[in-house]
Amino acid sequence: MRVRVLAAVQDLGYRPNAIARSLRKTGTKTIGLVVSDLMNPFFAELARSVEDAARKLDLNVIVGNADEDPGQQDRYIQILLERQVDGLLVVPTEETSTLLHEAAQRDAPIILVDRPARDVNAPVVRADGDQAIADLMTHLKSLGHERIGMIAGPELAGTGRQRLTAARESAARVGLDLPTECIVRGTFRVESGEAAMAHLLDLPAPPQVVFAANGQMGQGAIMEARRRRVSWPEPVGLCVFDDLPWFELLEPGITAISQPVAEIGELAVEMLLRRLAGDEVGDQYRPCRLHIRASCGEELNGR
Amino acid sequence: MRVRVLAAVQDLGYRPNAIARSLRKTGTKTIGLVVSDLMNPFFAELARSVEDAARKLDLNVIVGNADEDPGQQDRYIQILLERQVDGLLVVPTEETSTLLHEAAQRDAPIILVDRPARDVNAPVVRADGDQAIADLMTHLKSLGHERIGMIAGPELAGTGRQRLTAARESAARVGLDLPTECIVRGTFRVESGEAAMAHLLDLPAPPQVVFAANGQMGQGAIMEARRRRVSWPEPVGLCVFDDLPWFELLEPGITAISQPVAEIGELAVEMLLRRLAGDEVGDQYRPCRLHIRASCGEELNGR
DNA sequence: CTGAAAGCGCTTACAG
DNA sequence: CTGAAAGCGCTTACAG
Repeated sequence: MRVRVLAAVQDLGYRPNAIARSLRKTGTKTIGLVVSDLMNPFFAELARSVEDAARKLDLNVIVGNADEDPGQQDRYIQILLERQVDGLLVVPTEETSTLLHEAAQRDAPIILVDRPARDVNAPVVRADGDQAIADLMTHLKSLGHERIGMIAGPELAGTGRQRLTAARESAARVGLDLPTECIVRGTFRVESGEAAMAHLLDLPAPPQVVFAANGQMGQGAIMEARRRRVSWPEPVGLCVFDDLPWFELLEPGITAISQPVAEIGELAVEMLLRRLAGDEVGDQYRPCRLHIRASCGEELNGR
Repeated sequence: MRVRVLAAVQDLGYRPNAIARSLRKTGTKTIGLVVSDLMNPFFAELARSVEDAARKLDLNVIVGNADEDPGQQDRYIQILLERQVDGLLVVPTEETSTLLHEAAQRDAPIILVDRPARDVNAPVVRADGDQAIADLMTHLKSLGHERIGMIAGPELAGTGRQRLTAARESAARVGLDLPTECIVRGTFRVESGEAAMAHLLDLPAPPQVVFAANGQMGQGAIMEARRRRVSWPEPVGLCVFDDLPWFELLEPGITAISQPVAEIGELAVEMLLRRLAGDEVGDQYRPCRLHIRASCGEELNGR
């Protein structure tokens, strides 16, 4: 009998309806991941490490792409919540999202990834770039630079503010000038890096080195420099927060700060699981690393 | 009364349970997208264009990442089917997947993206690189090259075979030598490009130009060349099927073929919708474009 | 150990 | 037009 039933299952191609199942059962064995921009390799890699970690724990993950748009982000959170995900991993696009705030309060356990979000009652897991940025400033100073510029992130993004603050403080500490007119805000997207670089190069007194606050904007800065046939480290040095795989392939290679992406993704899943189990979990930070190459005048040093 | 109910909805933060709804209703307003490798910018962009197109049609999309692993791919197809997606967009990792075959037959409408899959009864939408590859071979010939090598894709992937066939045929047509010992198979991932490039460079008689069958393997080839301090176009030229945003930033810039990714994503959604409506849809191909830069000896021409 | 019933949270068709 | 009932496909607690 049992055999005949199984044969029929095979024969008819019966597939259990997971939707009906999760209506009756408590959990869905599914978590949601809302990233701010899938075209950014950082988040593509994050998505991958989250998926890998989740798979090992027999959890499914649904990925949503907010495209740095808070409206899109809220839309995805809404959809995922309606689909009864057990928990949510979100890279918040901006600090203020009423939905995120609400959701964190009652719907589902949430872990914030990469960026903090004020007023949202959820633990954060992110890279801590402060030390690496301080290392970078010390490095630039030791190369003999005096005046630098920055392509900063959006004011409302936690990461953006944090990297700017760290750069300002450590620049001041080592005696490097980071004047207000040399700080231009971007949106974390490639195009804004191009525009910002154009602005900096057009300044009456351009900075000696430009520091881009994320990889996408760094790419934009590089593209704008090439377009103008402006090279580095002369007349302008370049360094980037985020290390793209091709930075070392350029000539000269780009000095950059890398984040422990894979580790952050794994940690995020782990933290979410602990919250699902009812534990309280605190914020987690992981250090970044400075990769010194040749885009800031390293080889010209001491000439 | 109505007002009071709505107030309570607001107050309690009521959110309709989409799972319960879709149990009763016919559709889920959700489609699945299974890509073969999210770390490949081609598929990241594909995912984005699919999401954009779906959003406009009020469809949700769940993204799954197979990581070029047929097991993973089947697992995702299974999950998505169990979750009652209305239809599936899949970039098949290999030609033979019983699940894909079965699913196409009875479960849900499927559209194959980027790669054909033999024995699967589903329409394909993909770029047609044949003309662009022919253009490339003509170009290489006109540059005076005689003997080229290729980093091909996996034998089982439709795209891999197709690009190799196109290269072989058009090379023969223009009188370019593409000997068997200069064809090495990769897996479409970066590491396999490195290994393949190493193999080709170590040949007693290395090819004058290497053609990589996708962007990831092209990246690997470039990395291996840099590691060995081997430059291009001398001693070896380089060209790639897929155009990564930073190919033009290298010095010399990489000659490459670009695919109309965004258009393919939009078309895929559109085709799936038509299948959902019960229409028959045929295969769709869109042409690629050759971008001539300087990695194959363009500037040395005629010296 | 086996089998029938109740219920998850919705929508829809039907009766009042 | 309003309100109660049936049913989507499962799982689980309960009766036989």
